[in-house]
Formats: sequence, C-alpha cells, structure tokens
Amino acid sequence: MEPIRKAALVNATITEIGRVGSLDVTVGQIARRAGMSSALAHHYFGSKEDMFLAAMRHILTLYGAEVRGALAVAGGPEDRLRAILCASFSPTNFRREAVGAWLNFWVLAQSVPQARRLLAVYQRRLRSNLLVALRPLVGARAEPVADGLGALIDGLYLREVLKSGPPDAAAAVAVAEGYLRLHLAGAG
Amino acid sequence: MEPIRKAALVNATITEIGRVGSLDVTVGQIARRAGMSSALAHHYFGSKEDMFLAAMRHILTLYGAEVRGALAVAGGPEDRLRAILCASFSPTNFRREAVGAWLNFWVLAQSVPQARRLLAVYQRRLRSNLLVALRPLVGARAEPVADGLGALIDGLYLREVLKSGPPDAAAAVAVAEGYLRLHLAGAG
DNA sequence: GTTTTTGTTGATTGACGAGTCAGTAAACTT
DNA sequence: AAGTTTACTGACTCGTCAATCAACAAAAAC
Repeated sequence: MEPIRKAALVNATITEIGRVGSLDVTVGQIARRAGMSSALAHHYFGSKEDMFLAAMRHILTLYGAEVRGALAVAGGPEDRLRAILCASFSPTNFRREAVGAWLNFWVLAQSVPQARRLLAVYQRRLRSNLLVALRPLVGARAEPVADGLGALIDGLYLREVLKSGPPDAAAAVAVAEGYLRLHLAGAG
Repeated sequence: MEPIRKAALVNATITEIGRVGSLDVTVGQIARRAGMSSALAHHYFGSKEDMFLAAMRHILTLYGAEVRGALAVAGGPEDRLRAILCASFSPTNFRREAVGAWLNFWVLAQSVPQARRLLAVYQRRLRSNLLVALRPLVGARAEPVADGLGALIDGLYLREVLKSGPPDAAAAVAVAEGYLRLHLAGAG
C-alpha cells in the first residue's frame, strides 16, 4: 500500500499546487484528492514539507529521465541540444500543473534548504548537459552560452504561467532554438 | 501621516517578503518592521492583500520610472535597448529583496487576478519598449527577438534568487547583451 | 474650550489548519 | 485462535493569524 499511497499523494500535491497556484494548500485538500484522510497522509509522510519535497523530487526525476532518454538516441552535439530542448518542453514537463508547481518550488527553495539543494542539482545537471553538447560546437564560449540558454529556458517556463490558454511548447522551443542557431552560426 | 505610513508599510512588505522568501509573512511582522501596530496597518490598508498589491505596484512603478528615465537620455535604437537592460538590472531593481519579492508576486499573480493584471501591464510595456527599439534594427523579426529577450530577462531574474552571494548585475547584462548582439549582427 | 477629526494601540474574536491520538478493522503470522 | 503488524479514520489539541473593536491621545476646527 505504502508506495501506492505515496505516489497518489505526490501526484495530488502537484495537481493541487497547480490548481490553487500557491503552496497554500492544506494537507486535507491534498489527501482528499488522493482519496484518503489527512491523518493517513501524515502517516506516510511525516509532514507537509516532506510531501512538498517528494513532489519536487518527482517532477525533477521525471524531467531528468526524459532528458536522459532523449539524449540516449541523439547523434551529434546539435542533436543532443535539440534533445534537451524537446525534453524540457515536452507535454509531460510543460503542462500547466507542472509549470505552476515548478514556480512554487522555486519559492520553496528560498526558505527550505533541501528544496534549494534539489533545484541546484537540477541546474547543475542541465548546465553540464548543455556544456558537453556545446563545447564541440562553440569551444570556449560554451559556458556563457549554456548559462544564457539555461536562463532562457527558465524564463520561458516562467512566462508560461501567466499566459492564458494551453501551453505552446512549439513556440517556446522555437525561441530557444533561435538563440542556439545564432550562437552556433556566430562561432562558425 | 497617511502617505508616510503607507510608504513605510510598502517598503516593509517588500523587505519582509524578501527576507522570509515567501508570501507567508504576517501583518504583524510587516507592521513591526514598519514601526507600528498591526491594527494600524489594517487601518491604512484594508487587508493584507491590498498591502501586497501596493507593494507590487511600487516595485513596478520604480522599475517603470527607471526605464523611462534611461530611455529619455538614450539616442538611437541600440542605445535604447542598452538603456532598458541597464534599468532592468540596476541596483534598485536587481537587489535581493526586490528580486525575491518579484518571484513571489509572480506566484501571487497565479491566484489573484489583480496581481496578474499588474504583471501583464509590466510585460506589455516591456515588450512594447523593446519592439520600438528593435524594429529599426531587425525589422519584421522584432517580435520573436523581443519575446526571447523578455523571457531571458525574466529567467536571469529567476536564477538570481537561487544564487548565493551578492547579485552580479554586470554578468546578467552581459548575457542579455550577447543575445542582442547576435540578433543585430544576424540581421546585418 | 469644547467638539471633531486623525492617529494609534491592546485586547479580542473567529476561523482555520498541522499534527497527534486513540481506536477500528483487516491482513498476515505462528 | 490468539497475537501482531499494517491500513486507516474521526475527533481533538494547540497554535497562529487576519481582521475588528473599544478605547485613548493629540491635534485641528470652530
């Protein structure tokens, strides 16, 4: 039962945060959506914060897996870059709830050290993936380009939360690819 | 007294949100930092939400004024773009508290329509400023470039909150200017 | 010099929510 | 079948906080 319940709670946490648009969700709300009592939620996760962290870990894991999967079938460096972008804006990760939750986890990271650490490893991994793919293409300029691209991806996520209507992954990818194309062309 | 108290409360709100790193600040905390009782805070602002909105409006106003000021003395289009970037990452706007508050206002915008509207007018103004400056330089491609640059600026803000140490405005501006330079060069 | 307006607070109210606990029921163990 | 672990819940505690109120002080108006 335990793994099932925990998974249900993690999903409910993400959904509920996305729905409400803030971390001001009660354990009761989360538990109800997951089909159980709030006491049971407290039984499996010691505290609300643990639930948040588990939800964050889940989103990050999902994203990491998708990137790894896309990289596995990518050929050259350019392909690898495109793979990272596609994974970042895939329907799994770029859906409204997940993006809303993402933004709130960023806030959580400001006050909860463990959340900050989680976000830091995500950033490091993304950066490292980008660097590996960029170095053969732009050499020494890989670092600033990777930093810029990382910020751009986060910014595109950020802007998604304010837009109304369904997420437009294609447009986001197009912007990011535009950024890349210029840098690659500039390096010759 | 009223304007003085209100201003003190607005500043205290921003500082306190930045310090705590979330919107979970009590009216008591804000009032204490502003040197008054929580009852008085409620007297001048009807509710906590009003305080948040006033603080948001203040940050946005500050930013808008700085951009306008920089644009007033800017010569050609390139100068105008640089002015917008410098204002965006000026010490006033790019300080830790303000950036922390900014992120939290983004969250607020997800659930409070008025906050969303405020953020939307900021985005529209930025976009319009960028477009005016970009059109003479890149013509029809102004729109995607402006959207990319807008997202990049937001992303750089976002990444600032996770970094430890003092904000590095110069680095942020450099990244944004790199983005611009390539687009301008690409357009010939 | 009294009335009114403005500024201010301590105490209170009322609601809400995290976490606990005591207890029930079912499933395994021996 | 008795005991033990696991799954689960309703009711409760305890704290917190937004918002209100009743009161007081001081300045302004008349």
